[in-house]
Amino acid sequence: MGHTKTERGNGISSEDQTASPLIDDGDFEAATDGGVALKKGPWTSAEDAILINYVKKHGEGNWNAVQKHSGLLRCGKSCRLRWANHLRPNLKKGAFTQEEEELIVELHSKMGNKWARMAAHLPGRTDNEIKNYWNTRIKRRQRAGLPLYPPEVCMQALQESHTASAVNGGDKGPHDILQNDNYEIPDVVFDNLKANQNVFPYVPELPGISASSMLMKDLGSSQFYSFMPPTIYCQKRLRGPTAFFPDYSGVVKSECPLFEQFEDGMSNKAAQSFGVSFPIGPDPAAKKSQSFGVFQGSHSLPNGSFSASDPTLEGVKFELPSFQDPETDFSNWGTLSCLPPLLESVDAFIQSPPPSSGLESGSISPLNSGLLDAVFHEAKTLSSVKNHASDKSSNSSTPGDITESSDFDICKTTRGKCAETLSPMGHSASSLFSECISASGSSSDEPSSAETFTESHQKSEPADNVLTPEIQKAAPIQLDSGHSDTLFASNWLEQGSDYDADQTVMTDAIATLLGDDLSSEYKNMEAGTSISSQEWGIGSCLWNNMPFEMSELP
DNA sequence: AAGACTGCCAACCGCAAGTGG
DNA sequence: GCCACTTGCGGTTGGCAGTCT
Repeated sequence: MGHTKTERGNGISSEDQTASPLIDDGDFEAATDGGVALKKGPWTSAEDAILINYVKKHGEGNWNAVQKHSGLLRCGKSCRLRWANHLRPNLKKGAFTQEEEELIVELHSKMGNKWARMAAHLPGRTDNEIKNYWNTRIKRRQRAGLPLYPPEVCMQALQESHTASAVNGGDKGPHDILQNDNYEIPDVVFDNLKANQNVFPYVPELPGISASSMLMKDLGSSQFYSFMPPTIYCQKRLRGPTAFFPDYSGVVKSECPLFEQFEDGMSNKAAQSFGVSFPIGPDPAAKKSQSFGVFQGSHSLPNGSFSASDPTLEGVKFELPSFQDPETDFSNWGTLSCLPPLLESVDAFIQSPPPSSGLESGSISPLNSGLLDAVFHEAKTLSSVKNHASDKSSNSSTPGDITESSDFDICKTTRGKCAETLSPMGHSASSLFSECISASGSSSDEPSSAETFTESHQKSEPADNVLTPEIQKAAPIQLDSGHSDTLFASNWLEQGSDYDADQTVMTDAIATLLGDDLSSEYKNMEAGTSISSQEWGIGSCLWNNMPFEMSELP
């Protein structure tokens, strides 16, 4: 920011420009406008002056006329860009302030790569600036193996997700939220699926489910839109209905305008990103049920079929959480008050696996990993920590306990059975955990063993990020029950009484974590509904693994 | 000291929405 | 409704500067 290309680009200072600032160095392109060769490359101050004068006289707009009226040998687009990014008044120059950086992170967690919209919330800043800042940040953090978003932002997003759903759902109970609008937390999961598709343990492999059907469900969800990493969630600007979801557009759009965006934005590329293909001749009805089945706990069986545990949603309803509204007043969003002074220091708490380990070829680029990626990785990290903690604490309690060995052993043994069958996108959970562990320490300058990794994390954790007793309390549930993780809560049901005991503890843990209001919702839901524990398991896992202090909860 | 690497920035390009005839 | 044009947006590229090895 400190310098402009105008002065340095051609090695020609603007002050060095000679009599004809418009034809200074022969830097012309073949492209012409009406036979006039248009200049490209860095702007000179003389050109700037011309443009400024023009805008003063004629105002902004009609950029193509600039060249005609002023003789400036620049195309309209170039003029507009120059004006918008450099010449227009009230532009704020210089590095982003910490407040601005925090705001950018927050906005990006909610908007994705909507630079222009983000710029609207940063007076004096241009979309280009924000974009450049973000891209640099991505690169930096990716290289450092850090998540893009600090945990506070993750938490905030999740909380807002819940809040938004409560608002939109009106008197809906939590059951309804999960049953009918189960794209709340599962949305987060869904997005994680994309962002972490090869390391996601709890999304069943669904060979018969089209990407479109999967998307259908979540395209209308807030989380998907908000957390959808840039490349996917809105590849192109919004257009009218396309043929991709012809059967849904009419139904869904009425309730979810954003769906129009998704159905176009989430096209082939998105499907490819998910590593799934579109079935031939998708049946809309099947789509609908299948899509929800994905998140409602249907488990893929070894033969590729599904268990019957997934409820069928008759009434598919897409709602638009408030903060999803493009016109939402962001001033109403939660502030970043909970953010520690330095985002970077917080980010360091949750180490992301190195790109090479967490993502495989053909999958989403790490660049596209977004907030949910961070959320999920946080979950993994904490799970690892918890495993370790419970490991030590329970070593003597249960002979032959599954946790007696290393985390790695857990992955390969007790988690193995169901994990293998529940592997997402063809990846087994065991491989996931292997990846998780190995990835965590695979960085050349990080410890390689899971234990060392855990310890290193514990050492590096800020004081306010240490595991709460509540979180630790939940850990043994996951491990000692012999489940691959909490996401496989369905197995608890299958194990009868074991589940009851586990559920009680689980519920208490959740109650502690979520607070009374939310936990009561959860309890009610668990007590009186047919919702599968699988569904809750997805959410509870996320909640359980959130490294937040209770004081941060609403 | 020199090359490699990274950060930062400006600008271009392609696409799509918006608009007016 | 169609078409041409303008405008806006997001992705990408290229180059300079600073830092690291």
